[in-house]
Amino acid sequence: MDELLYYDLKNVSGLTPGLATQVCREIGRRIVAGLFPEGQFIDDETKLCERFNVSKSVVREAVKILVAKGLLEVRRGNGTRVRQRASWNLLDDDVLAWHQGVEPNPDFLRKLIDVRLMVEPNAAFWAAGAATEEQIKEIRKAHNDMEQADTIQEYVVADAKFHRAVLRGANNELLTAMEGVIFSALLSSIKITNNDPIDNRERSLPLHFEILKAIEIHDRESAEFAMSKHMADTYKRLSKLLPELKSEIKKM
Amino acid sequence: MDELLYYDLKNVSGLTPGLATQVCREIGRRIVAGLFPEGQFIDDETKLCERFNVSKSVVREAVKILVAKGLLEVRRGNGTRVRQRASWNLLDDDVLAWHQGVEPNPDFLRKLIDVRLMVEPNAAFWAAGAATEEQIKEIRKAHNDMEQADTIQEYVVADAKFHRAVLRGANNELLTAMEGVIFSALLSSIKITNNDPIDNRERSLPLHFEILKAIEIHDRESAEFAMSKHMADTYKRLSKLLPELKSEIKKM
DNA sequence: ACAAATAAAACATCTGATGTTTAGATTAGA
DNA sequence: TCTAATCTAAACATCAGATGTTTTATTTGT
Repeated sequence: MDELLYYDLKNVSGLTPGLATQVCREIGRRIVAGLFPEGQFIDDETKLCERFNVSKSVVREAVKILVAKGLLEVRRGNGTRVRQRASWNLLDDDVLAWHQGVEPNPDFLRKLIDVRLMVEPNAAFWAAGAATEEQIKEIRKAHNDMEQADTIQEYVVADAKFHRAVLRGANNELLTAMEGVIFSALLSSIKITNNDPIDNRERSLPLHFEILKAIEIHDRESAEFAMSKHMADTYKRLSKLLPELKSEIKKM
Repeated sequence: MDELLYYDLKNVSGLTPGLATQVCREIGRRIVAGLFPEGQFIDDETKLCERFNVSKSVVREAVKILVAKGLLEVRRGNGTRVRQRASWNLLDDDVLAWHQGVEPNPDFLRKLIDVRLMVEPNAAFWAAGAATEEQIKEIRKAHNDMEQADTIQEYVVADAKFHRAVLRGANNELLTAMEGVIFSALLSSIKITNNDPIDNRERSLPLHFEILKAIEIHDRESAEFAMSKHMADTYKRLSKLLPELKSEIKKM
């Protein structure tokens, strides 16, 4: 399950599991998977207690979390219903992670990629200007791990860490908060390109190297350009396998 | 208090207040304001119950929400502490709203604006390509409200709704989920430019009109260009009043 | 000085009682 | 018959207190 990989990348392993968290995730996954359609009432507290074999307080805490993430809406005396997808906190790490549990939806994947296309070249630009030595070392290390990776999984993780390091190098917490979008797009993409006859590494490694070099010498325009190139390439390869992806690349 | 204005724009008025939500906001505001420094332990459940005069279950639910938003970290048997700011869900609407309660921090405002600079021209581009008649009508209405506005407050609200409508017109839920950043930047900016001798409306209204027109005729490049121009202008005016803002505008 | 046992603090879970709100059914009156 | 006031059942909100588990620090024994 790729949801675990997602959580690994966000290294949230340290948290106390707790029944409330478990129940929350269980319900959250079902909502995201569409098992509980938008607008529909879910079971009331009593039934949820029975279903999950936990006490009411646990259920209430779980529901509160889902409300906080915009997935549920509770109306006293009435019931608890699933909110419209447009109201979900789609940038929330958990919500994005739960998307990994279901078959990637081409339309949503396109939107994820559109955001990557928008965010990452800018991130590279800013990182080239603002990244500390420490942060550049992170990027270099990730690139190195990509070279050394033996399995597809290792490669993907290193790839994700490369992009995460660039994002963090931009020194803007708001960008960092978008990490999840990149992970989500990356992991979903992999599920599709996994069987791509063309070797992923052969093509993308040099592009990553170019980004790294540009950031190392603090050349913002080149960093942005290299990242754009990488994004366009990723997009092109993906749309070959998934024709539904037809969102025209903007420019560059 | 501008926090209320923020909540108005997100029209979350319909929610049940509830003690847990109140306590959560109270604590959340204090964390964002820096009253509870990062890494510091907050009072334990018992003390929080006394302080807010609520039962333990209410406190627990409030804490769970704050954990869900990345502000707190609970360790069983140990205590509850404030997480590093880098771990906060800064794109969460509540977290952004709570920022409105404190004096705008120039550094954070710059980051907000950098994100606007990145997001909004793209949003305009996509909206010009994808917005429905209905959505364009929303944009037009917001522009009209800007023209008709009698007070600064009315003008700001209409302005925010204009940008919201453009964002929604792009038909990408992930972009819509970034509304909060735009509101937050807008409201913070207003606090600063409020006393600007230059008439806000005189300068920004024509720029908005240009964006509207471009989207109406589905001219994506022009829409993007017009939005970039507007962003650059906003940025320039702001940095005149706030020299600390020195983030160089990229290009355009 | 070190290691094992102990104690205290703090969160986690369960149970059950009571209050409040909402929506819908019922009923009285015109 | 239609309307409006009332009543009721369902569902969430809050409170209180008991019991369990984990972590940290202290104590104790060698």
